[in-house]
Amino acid sequence: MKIEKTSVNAEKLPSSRKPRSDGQRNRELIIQIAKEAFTRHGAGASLDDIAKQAGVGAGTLYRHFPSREALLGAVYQAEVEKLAEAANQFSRELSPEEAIRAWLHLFIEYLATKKIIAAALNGLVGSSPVFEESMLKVRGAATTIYDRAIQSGDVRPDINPVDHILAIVGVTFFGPSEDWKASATRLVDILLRGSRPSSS
Amino acid sequence: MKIEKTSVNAEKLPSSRKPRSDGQRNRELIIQIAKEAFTRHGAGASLDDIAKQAGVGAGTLYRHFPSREALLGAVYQAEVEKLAEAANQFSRELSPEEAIRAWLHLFIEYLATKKIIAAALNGLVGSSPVFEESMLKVRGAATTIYDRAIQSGDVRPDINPVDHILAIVGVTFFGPSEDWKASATRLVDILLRGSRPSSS
DNA sequence: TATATTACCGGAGGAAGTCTCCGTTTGTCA
DNA sequence: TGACAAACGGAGACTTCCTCCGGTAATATA
Repeated sequence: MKIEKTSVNAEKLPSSRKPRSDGQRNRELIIQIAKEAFTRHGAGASLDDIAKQAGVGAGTLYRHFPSREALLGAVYQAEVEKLAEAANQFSRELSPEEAIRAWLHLFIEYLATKKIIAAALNGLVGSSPVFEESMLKVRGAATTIYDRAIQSGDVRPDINPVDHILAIVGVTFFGPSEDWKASATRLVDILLRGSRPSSS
Repeated sequence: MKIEKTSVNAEKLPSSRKPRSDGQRNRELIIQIAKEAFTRHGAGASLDDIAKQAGVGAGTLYRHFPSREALLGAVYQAEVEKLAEAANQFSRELSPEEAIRAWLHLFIEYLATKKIIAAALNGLVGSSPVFEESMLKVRGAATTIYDRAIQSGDVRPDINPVDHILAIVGVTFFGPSEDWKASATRLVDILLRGSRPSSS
């Protein structure tokens, strides 16, 4: 709960220079390794190990992410970002229905990390703004990709993306534990089949 | 991932003696303290601290629960047990609708701990049997308490407890982060009002 | 390109937490 | 009540967290 001098402004203002490329590279690498470590070992994964696997010293990791929570938050935000970008990319590259399928599969991956990270950040620092904002992003991405499928006639107009999302969330948190991912993946097929206009 | 000799049988068979009462008392006390610690500080709460707060030595804690995961699992199971017992107790002591309300409130508490514990136990030891079984217990408790309300005419017969449960799970995991508990509590009122036979 | 500047790098090490070991205490049964 | 199996507690070896700071390398300026 300590207040950092430099954190008053979200952006670091005194830097007139371009950020160093290796720093950026390392930052992203650490996030990627950390995501794997957290999903594999839980939110308590060894940070020294993550640094080692990323090929950097502990100091480097802690300069980029002053606390475990900061790293968890960064991983979570990166995941949300990926989800939002993917919505656009899939819209361009795939058929409307396949785009939804691919995006929902990605959403399942996202839930896996959210499950861990949200729990770890529970009673801690006021994480609400971050979560609030990312919710909007996820919802926006879903709307983008579903609207297109409705326009093209692959999905009935009365389908709400939130219906699909909540169904998946439900399975994730209340289905049989072992392979909830498999259940969720199967559910995606059912949802898509059941959301087509020409009902059997 | 180590295999314990004594874990082959769920019950300890060679003990002809009654289990010592202080052992049982300490075990339950530790679970209770641990639940508070985990919900307050997350799944990484200090085990030595928990032992200290429970007034026992670290060795005692570790004898009862050889690993952090064992303790997390015990807390989770106790929570499920409480949920199942409460369904019966509320059925006896409260009106059908109030019983549901009270039980759903307890369910929200249960979700708070499940959120933390399920995430921590994610990729770890084959937790499936425990979770599988507790799912059945929760579902059974819900059925018990909803059936009674349907019989008494406080809830429409077409209402499925799973509908209510999934709605709450959805808010818990996909609603605004800050005070999801408050949202969930409000949702309970809405659900109950909306599930009465005499619709406005 | 040479140089100054500044941000980044890495790992040693104190602090905090995990978990085991074993001598002591206590509840149960004869 | 005496004997003993079982539970107790906490010292301490080990692991992990996180900080600190001397060294290094990328960028801007001349």
